[in-house]
Amino acid sequence: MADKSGEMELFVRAVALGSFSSAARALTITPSAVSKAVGRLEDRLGVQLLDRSTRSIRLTAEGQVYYLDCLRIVNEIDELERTLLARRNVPHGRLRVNSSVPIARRHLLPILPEFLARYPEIELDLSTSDEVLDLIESSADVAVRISPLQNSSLRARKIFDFRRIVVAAPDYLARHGMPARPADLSAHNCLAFNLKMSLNEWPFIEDGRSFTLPVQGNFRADKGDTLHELAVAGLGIARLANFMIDDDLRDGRLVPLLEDFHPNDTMGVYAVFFPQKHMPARIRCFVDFLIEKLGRYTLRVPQEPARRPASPVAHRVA
Amino acid sequence: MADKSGEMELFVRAVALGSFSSAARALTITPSAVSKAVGRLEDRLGVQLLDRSTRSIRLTAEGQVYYLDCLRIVNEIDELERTLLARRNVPHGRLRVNSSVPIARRHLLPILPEFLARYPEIELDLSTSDEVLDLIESSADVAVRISPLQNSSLRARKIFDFRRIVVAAPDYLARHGMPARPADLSAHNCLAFNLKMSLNEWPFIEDGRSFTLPVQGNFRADKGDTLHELAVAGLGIARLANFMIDDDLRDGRLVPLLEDFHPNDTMGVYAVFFPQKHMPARIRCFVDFLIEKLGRYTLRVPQEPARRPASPVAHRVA
DNA sequence: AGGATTTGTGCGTGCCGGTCACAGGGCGGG
DNA sequence: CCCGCCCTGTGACCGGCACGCACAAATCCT
Repeated sequence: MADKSGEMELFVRAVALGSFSSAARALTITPSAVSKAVGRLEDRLGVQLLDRSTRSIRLTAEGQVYYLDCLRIVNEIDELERTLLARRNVPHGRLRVNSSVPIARRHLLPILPEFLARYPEIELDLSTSDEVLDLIESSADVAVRISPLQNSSLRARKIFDFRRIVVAAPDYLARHGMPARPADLSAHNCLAFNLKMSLNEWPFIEDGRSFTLPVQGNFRADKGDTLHELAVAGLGIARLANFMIDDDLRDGRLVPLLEDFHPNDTMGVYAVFFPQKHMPARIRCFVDFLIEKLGRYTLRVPQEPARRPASPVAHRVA
Repeated sequence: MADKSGEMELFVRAVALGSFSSAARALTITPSAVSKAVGRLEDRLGVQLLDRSTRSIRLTAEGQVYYLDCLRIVNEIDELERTLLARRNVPHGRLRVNSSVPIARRHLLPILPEFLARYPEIELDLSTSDEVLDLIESSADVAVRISPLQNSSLRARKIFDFRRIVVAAPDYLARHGMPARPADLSAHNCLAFNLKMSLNEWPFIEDGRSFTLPVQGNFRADKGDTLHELAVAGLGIARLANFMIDDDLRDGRLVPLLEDFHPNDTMGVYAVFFPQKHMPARIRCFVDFLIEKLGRYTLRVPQEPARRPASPVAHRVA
């Protein structure tokens, strides 16, 4: 497999610049290399392309017609590669994103309009699904997930941390009393998950000792949003991600409980994607954008019950 | 200088055939080579062109646009090379031929129509000039010359041999008598050249001894044609190439003299051209054609005064 | 389930294409 | 007018690249 394009490129340069030497200088190789490349080209084609005198070169009749086509092809290759190289750095194309419903509602939807405005050539497909089933195999380029997936063939970048907070409606607390320590939860109606049972083991620290407390009540659901609504309605106590209930805490519809007993109940939200040798710009830009816009949210994790930083709702566009 | 076209070709074949393996089989290389070539291509472009599963390959979005351009360019290169390769074997283009006037008149002109008919894509430029001055440097592709030029950078192929014959008109002989031996020429009016003086030394063999006899008379000219016409007119004795006087010998306008004394007065007519690594087909064909059509003329050189082979005039087209 | 086929990788090696050095030949300048 | 610079071409040498080989992992088919 001879290097046709290389020989053609050298030939074109030599003709354009008028001599092998100048072409060699332009390409920082030796004149010998140019001479041999053109010679190989001629041998391969079986046609003499250049009449060489010791002082100059001149196109033969065949060389002239070949040169024109050659020039066109070389330029086409060059343009093709430059186009591709340029597009490589311009995010474009269909970007398929998958996340859970709450993360989409509270974090993604508010900032996606800005993302689309910043990268007009990106076409975004957002799908929301429960966290359990969906691998990134659900034909998505990026999944916004809780906890880095154990699948080692994936790569995860942390976007922000969040806390889970035990909360209840003031109404509920007025009726059933405020639990003073974790063990008191056994006397309360705790809203539980029916699919992700591990979420019914609430982690606490008491007297310097870490433990998990199984909770139960008279209602279970498969989605945090459901428990959230029922907690606001005063049905019981729930342990919910802080970003789900920012508004309710601010407006007093929910009240945090037992805050001193689970200071480190934090988890990360990650962008998960296939690592590939040549990462499409749209994926890199999207992940960078998520971290740029949502990374500050990490600051909220330290307990600051009195202060009230900007709510994620502030991200919403008017 | 990476082998762009080679990688492109492999990429196109792999996409077209649907797998690296089939492309490898088609090109009789190993799948490893295909895989590595596509990998190099992707590295160079910084873009992933193919999604590979262990069982199949699939074009990425970037790969699709690249593939189309790639296919076009590969086909263009292929077509360009095939076109050139085909044209290489089809004689075409301007063919510049130079010869002396007598050779052109007596040998070339009769057969050139057939040559042009056989090779319609050849455009023939025939120039005639005296033999002395003109090098092949007179911007001709082929020169039809007497005697292989001493310039060693040229190549010569013999087309046919000819003889020089000492002749006179019957009228002249009737008036001045027929010379019996070379020495008798001193009493005759010998028509001589004024430029190529060497032609005034006539070679003879007498009693097994070779010698040259300087001749002279009252008229000199620079062209054999001139001497020829004057000889026919009965002005004197001339030594002329046999092909110039075939008609006159046949029709009795000239009579050969002293034939037994210069049996080997022969010279060759040669096609002279620049040897080059890739000989243009038009040159090769022309020289072959000359030998094909005129080579038989060699048979005339042995003295056959009685017989009368086909005259070169027979070559003339009706 | 297991064989077969496919893609990818690590290693070794052969060869292509480069540099280097030199020859030959024109054109220009001293 | 001749010397010298610069041009192209060739031969020897050699280094890096690209291929083949063997193996691994994965998936499809039987």
